[in-house]
Parts: sequence; C-alpha cells; structure tokens
Amino acid sequence: MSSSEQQTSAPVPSVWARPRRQKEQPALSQEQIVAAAVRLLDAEGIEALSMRRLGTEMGTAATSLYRHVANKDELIELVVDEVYGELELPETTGPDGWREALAHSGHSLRGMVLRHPWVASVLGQVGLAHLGPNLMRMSERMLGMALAAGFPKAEADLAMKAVMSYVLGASTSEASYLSLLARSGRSETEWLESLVPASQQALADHPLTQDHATAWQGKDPGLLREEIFDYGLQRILDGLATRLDRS
Amino acid sequence: MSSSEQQTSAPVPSVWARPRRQKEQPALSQEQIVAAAVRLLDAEGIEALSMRRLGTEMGTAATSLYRHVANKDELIELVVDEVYGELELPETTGPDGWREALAHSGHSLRGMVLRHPWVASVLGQVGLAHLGPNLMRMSERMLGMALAAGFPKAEADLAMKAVMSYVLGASTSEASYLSLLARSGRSETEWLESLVPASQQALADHPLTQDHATAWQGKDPGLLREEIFDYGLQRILDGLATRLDRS
DNA sequence: GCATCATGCGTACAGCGTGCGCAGCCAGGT
DNA sequence: ACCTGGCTGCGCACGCTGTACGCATGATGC
Repeated sequence: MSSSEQQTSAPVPSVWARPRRQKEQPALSQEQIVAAAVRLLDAEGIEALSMRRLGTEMGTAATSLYRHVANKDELIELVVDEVYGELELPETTGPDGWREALAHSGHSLRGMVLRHPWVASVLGQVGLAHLGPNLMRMSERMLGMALAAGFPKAEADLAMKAVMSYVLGASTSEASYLSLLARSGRSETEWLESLVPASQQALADHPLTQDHATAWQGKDPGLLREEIFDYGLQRILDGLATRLDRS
Repeated sequence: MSSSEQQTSAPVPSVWARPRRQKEQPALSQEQIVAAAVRLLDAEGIEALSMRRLGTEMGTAATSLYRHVANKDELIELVVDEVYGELELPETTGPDGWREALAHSGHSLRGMVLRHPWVASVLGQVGLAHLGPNLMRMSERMLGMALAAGFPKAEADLAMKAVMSYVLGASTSEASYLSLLARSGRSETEWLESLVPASQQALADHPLTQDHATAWQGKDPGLLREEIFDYGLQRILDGLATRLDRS
C-alpha cells in the first residue's frame, strides 16, 4: 500500500535527474583503485584508508570497489606491491660493482619506505610473503647481485635476505618515528628539543644511553638519520665482503 | 507509558540478584589488563584484540578498562613494552664477550617476537620511539655491550642500532610469515609443498630465485629459519668486528 | 531487437573505539 | 553513627568500520 509513497531520498523519476555518470574517467579499474589508495595513504596515512573514504575519493560508492578488489586485505597487498615497483634496482653486470649495487638498492628501498611511511604499519601484516610481482623482481635482482659478487648459490640467498632484513628493519623504525612526528605537528628539531626534559629523566636511570639532542646538536636531523642508516648498511656489506674473501 | 515495562535484561530489583562481584581477583588494574591482553593476543592474534572482547575475557564491561588505560593505542604501547621485558640481556663485563653477548641478545629478541608474533603487526605503528622502560633497558644494555667491545661513544650507538634494526627486520618478516602460516591452518611443510606449483610458475619468470621447497627439502623448516637468521646476524657482527680492528 | 552479462550502488548487519552520566562502594571527617 | 566526596564499574549511545546481498542499468553478442 505505502510502497509507492516517496521514500527518503528516492531518485525522482525525472529525465533531468537521470543518473548520468559525471566522471569522464574510464570508470573503475583495479589499477585506478590502487593508485587512488596510494594517493590517499600518502596524503593522510593508514588511518584514513577506509573503503567508504576511498569510494568517495573516487566519486563512487564504497561497495563498488568490491567488483575489482576482493577485500581490503587484498587491496593492501596490491598497494604494497605497487610501491615496490618504485625501486631502482641496478641490473647485474660484473663481479666488481656488487657492493655499490646492493648499497644503491638498499638506499632506494629506504627512500621508498620514507616516501610512503604507511608501509611500515602494514609490512607486519603483509610481510615478505605475499609474492607480488614487484617484490619478486626485487628478490630476483638482489639475488643476482649476490651471485655476481661471487657467493655460491645457496649462500647468495642468505646474503640477500640479510641485507633486506636490515634495510626493512631500519626503514620501518625510521618511518614509524616520522609518522609519530608528523602526527605531533611539530618540526623534527622542535620535537627533539621538546623531548629534552623527558630524556633528562630517562638518562638518570640509564647512564650509558646518550642524549642525542645534545650530542648531535646542530646537525640536520634528516642527514643524521641517513648516516645512521648507511653505517649499518656498510657494516653488513663489510661482513659479506669478509665472508667472500675467505673462500 | 511503556517506560516501566520490563526491558531486555533489566536487573530485577531483588536482594538475591544484587550485583555482587563474583571475581575473587583484586578487581581491575593496569597490570592485569596488560597481562590479559597479552594472553588474548598470544592465543588469537591481533585481530582478536578489541576492547569489548578483552572486557568479556576479564569478566567486566569494555568501558571499564578505560579507567586504567587511556585508549587502545596506549594499551598497545603497554603491551609491547611488557613483552620487551622478557628479553635476556647479558650484563656487560669485559671487552671479550661482546660478540656472544650481542648474538645472545639478538636471538633472545627474535625468540620474543616469534613467541608473540602479533608484535610484528604493531611495531610499525609503535616503532622504537615509545620509550617504554623495558625498551630503554634493552637499548641501555646493548649500548653497554658496544662500549665494552671498544667502540667510541658516538659509534657505539650506531653499532647497536645496526644490530637491532637487522634483528627486528628479520624477526618481523619471520613472524608475519608464521602468522600467515597459522591462519592457513596447515603445517609448515604442508604449506611449503602446497606452494610448489605457484613457485614453479614464478621461477619461470625469475630464473635466479631458487626453489627452496626443493633446494632445502628434508630439512626441518624451523631450524632452517634459525640458520638464516643467524647467518645475517653473524655477518653484521663480522662487519662490526672488522670496524673495530681498524682502530 | 532481444538476451546475456558485467558493473555500480542502496540497504543492511554486526562489530568497532570511546564519550557520557549514573550507581554503588570505600575512606575520612564530623 | 552519620554524612560526604571521590573512585570505580558499567549501560547506553554515537559515528564509524568491512562487506554480503540483490536490484538496476548500461554494454555487448546474436
């Protein structure tokens, strides 16, 4: 009986109100969804990514996305592999450049994580186990570098994993620190200075821990972080080099 | 009119139905909440941790927890620092045992992460930046080891960070792999064998990547993972050792 | 011109974190 | 002995989440 009454926000059956897609874009596709998700994540971080929000961002309904993506977890896998695609991974050549090649790959991976700090919050769920094409490309290339360096087949895999583990560990720590920083709204130097009183207290109980705010004062924090990263990377490469010399 | 009608599950105003706490435990406290959260996380993983669920697990209402914990994020910080408390961190002694001490700490940290695989999903949000007492204790001890090894003050910090980054990167990768495995319900060997067809395909495009299922066949996967971890750890320690020799 | 199919979307459900205000208990002052 | 003020647990409510389902609409093949 009341079925034909006007319902809340019922589309008036007028020619003028015809749904008429207003997007010129070729509609929806998995690549576009992934791209939009990366854009949203870069701009507002992991907490801002919801299917509804991503929908409105693309001018569609949330549930429409599910035609091209099985669920949110799958979307995240896709998004992670997408950013792995940004890596600069030198083609392997001779047995000479392996050290520079691995170092360059490491810095490239770190750069990617710092450009997309949200990957840090997500790597723990996705891990290195999801086998996306770009991640496989990275493994392949780095394995090639290790082989070119002269490692026997079985050990090359171990060497590559060692480098990747270090780089990922260092980069995710750094990214989560930077995310925290971003949420605080302050600049990095301001932030460090605001920590001084707290660390004074902490240092009382922990005499060895150094007060970086004073120890490194005056240095550009960004450069400093890069030096810290490179120090560890070089130590691993040193370790691999001595291992090579021994055979 | 209908206001005095019996509502769903209204407490009958009878002496016998008096609320009367049935818990013998000294009620609610922050330590108990943290302990219960760790128990729940260990048993069912990160997805199972909700304030409501944790409430029912403790026999109280969800919102009661907020008297002792500011919000879920803070609870997670507390929980992470709690498990850092399990680490075995040798007291520093002389300049001889530094390598074993660092290696032991590394394996201890890895063991903790594998016992509590959910920390992997959470480290990206919390990072190393939350300054909990147990995390500070770890930094302090490991810095002590680096100083005992003979590193100058400024470099000891870099050395310690290098080791920790590697260990965390390797352990979180491993933990997220194991979580994935656990969700699949299969045993590790079954899982690896089920991957064989997929990796055959992948190997076609990536000739260098080795097929571990065949390459390491027959070995206990758990031991294998530990060897992989130790290989990288030893390479870092090698790198630090050569750095020490040079001065 | 008609049938088939892929696509977008409205509605709905169960679950989430958490702000708010009330109710009961315990300690301390009179 | 009584009152009082604060601490604690909790019911309710709000706005948000991921996503299953079924309908409508436009494109495509015969």
